Amino acid sequence: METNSQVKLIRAATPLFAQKGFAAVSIRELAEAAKVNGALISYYFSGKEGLYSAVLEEQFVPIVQMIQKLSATNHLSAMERLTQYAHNVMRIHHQNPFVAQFIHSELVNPSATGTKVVTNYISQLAQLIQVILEDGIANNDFKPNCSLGYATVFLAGIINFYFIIKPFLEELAILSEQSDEEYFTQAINIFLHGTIRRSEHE
Amino acid sequence: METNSQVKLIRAATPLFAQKGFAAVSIRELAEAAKVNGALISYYFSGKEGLYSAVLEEQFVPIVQMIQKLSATNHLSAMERLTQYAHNVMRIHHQNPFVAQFIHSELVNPSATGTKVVTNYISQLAQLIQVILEDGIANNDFKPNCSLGYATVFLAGIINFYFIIKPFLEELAILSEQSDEEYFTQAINIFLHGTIRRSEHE
DNA sequence: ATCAATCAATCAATCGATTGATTGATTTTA
DNA sequence: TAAAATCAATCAATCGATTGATTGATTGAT
Repeated sequence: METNSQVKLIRAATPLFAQKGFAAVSIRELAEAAKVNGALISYYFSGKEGLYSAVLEEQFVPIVQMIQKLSATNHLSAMERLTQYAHNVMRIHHQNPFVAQFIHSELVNPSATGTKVVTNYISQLAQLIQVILEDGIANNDFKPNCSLGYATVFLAGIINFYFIIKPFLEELAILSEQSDEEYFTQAINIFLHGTIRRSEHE
Repeated sequence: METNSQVKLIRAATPLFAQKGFAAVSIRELAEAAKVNGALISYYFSGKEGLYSAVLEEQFVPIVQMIQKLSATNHLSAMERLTQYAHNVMRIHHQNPFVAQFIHSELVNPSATGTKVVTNYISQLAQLIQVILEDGIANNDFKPNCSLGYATVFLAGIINFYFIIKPFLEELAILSEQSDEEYFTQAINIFLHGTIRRSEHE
């Protein structure tokens, strides 16, 4: 057995916390899933809440990395940056199948621990999107009348909500099991061009 | 005291379950909030889970009503129906401040009880939107290339996600405390016309 | 090279507290 | 007074956390 107990605990705790929520998972369930003695949770993480914090922080590492990466692309056009943003978010969700659940879980049922992390993430992310949109408006790429705050909610909602409702819609045969890539292509397309036909004047 | 204990329990349990989640609320907390003896939870609802079911079902009553109402408006244009849909959803969220949290809570952390209710609701709602969009495409109101499933996720995401993230964005001063009406006006506008400027050919 | 000391890691056992639920008695209502 | 509603008290089960003991590897002195 190469992996030590800390890693085993975080690995086992991630899907449990994500799918059942913090309160609904007992330390015995965590220990059993990780095949580790339950006392090690307090030993390494000083309690169940500490383990949750460790799991949560690990989830947000790639997101923070993406924000830093995208912040340094101001030489690109707003449309290119939005496209890159969408692809990066998609990649993160793909590599971290539970990050969407953690974010939404903290949004709906904020925990003492997670609120700071999630608030910080949302703040940075919203700021990034706003800067991109502002740049796009200044360069006449976007309509000047689109409210920044609203458009930001939009974009975040389009992308995040998809990963939450996806399993349900697949089960209901509303979404076929296609690639996420196609969704984002269409999502960005609708966000930019809308769904209505060009029959009327602007 | 006019209201009986059943009503008092449901009233008190609604914000608690919505904000903390099912597992994080104890029956003593529920009883104390309702100012009612804890044994009445088992007496009237045969347990904590029964109370949660009652709360959840009450939350979905206006949604089912809306679906039935909108299903009977097929004499209107697709755009008018979409606008009506947005306004109705907004009204429901306004009158039931916790319904968004319940929906998302069940999506992220499905409970044995709630999954059936939420799945049924999502199924009906998605079907309604799809019918409207199909009608719009048939009448040349909408672009024929917009995927139905994706556009449905889109619309649902735009509207539902807004109510989840709203308190966070207000605290971060990204969204000012404006009326929800304005958001939906812009949301429908972006959904129909997009955000990009009309500088290129289609 | 040997032995004692020290360390982090892990364990079974157990702590007090809280959980959801039930009981039987009591009060209120019809 | 019969039925419905409410109550305090209590149940076994489980909760998160801690304890002291044990293990095996490392270190330091001789």
